[in-house]
Amino acid sequence: MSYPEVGIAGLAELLAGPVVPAARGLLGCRLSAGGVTVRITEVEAYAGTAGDLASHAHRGRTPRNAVMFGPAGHAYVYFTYGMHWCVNVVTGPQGEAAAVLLRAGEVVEGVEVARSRRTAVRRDVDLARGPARLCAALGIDRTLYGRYLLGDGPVRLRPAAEPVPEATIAAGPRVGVTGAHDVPWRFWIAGEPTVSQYRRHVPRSRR
DNA sequence: GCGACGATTTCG
DNA sequence: GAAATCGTCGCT
Repeated sequence: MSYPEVGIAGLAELLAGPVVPAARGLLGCRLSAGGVTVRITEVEAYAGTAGDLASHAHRGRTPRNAVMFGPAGHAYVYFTYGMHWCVNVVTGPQGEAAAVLLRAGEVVEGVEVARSRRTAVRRDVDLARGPARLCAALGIDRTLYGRYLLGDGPVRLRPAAEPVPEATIAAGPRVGVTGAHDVPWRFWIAGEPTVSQYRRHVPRSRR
C-alpha cells in the first residue's frame, strides 16, 4: 500500500493517525525549505507519552517539546550536541505527542544550494544523509519550530512523486537511542544510498 | 542555580 | 577513538 496518490489531504489524514504507518508513509515524501528539496529516504517513529522511553515527550510536556503535544503536521525542530538541528513531523491526535524524526533524504532540487551549506561533503548522497545533515542541507533551524508543514509556509512537506512500494521498506532498531533496541521503529527505503549508517548508541559516560 | 548529557557529525 | 559545543531538564 502506498499513500501519495491521495494528495495533501490524504497525507494530513495519514499524519493524524498512528505513528508507525505515518512514518512509513513519509518515506518518499518531499520536504522543501531554504531553496532545497529532499526526497525522504529514512525516518524513525517516536511514540509520545505512551511508554516510549526514547521519545523526547515521554516525561511530559516541556518548553522544548511543546509542539509535539499539538496537532499533527507541524515541525518539531530541536537542537542537540551543541551544534546540530534535527526535524520531526508531529503525528497522531492532539495530546499524544508522537512524532517522526526525518533521518535522511535525497536532494532532488537545489543541489548547489545544499552543497554551499554542506562544504565538508564530497558526494551528493551525503548531503542529507543523517538527521542533522538533512537539516543543514535545508537550512532548517529554530526559526522553523512549530511551523505547519502542509501549507505554504517556509517548510513544506508534500506527497511522494512516486509511490514507495511497501515491499521496498526496511525496518530496524532506532539509531542513537539508549535501550529499546528491540523496537524496530526505524524505517528506510531499501537500497537507497542516502540512508544513514547505523551506529549503536554508546553512553557518554563510557566513552 | 548547577551539572550531566544528548534522536550527531567530523576529523584523526 | 574522541572532540566540538550548548540548550535542556531534572535535581545525582
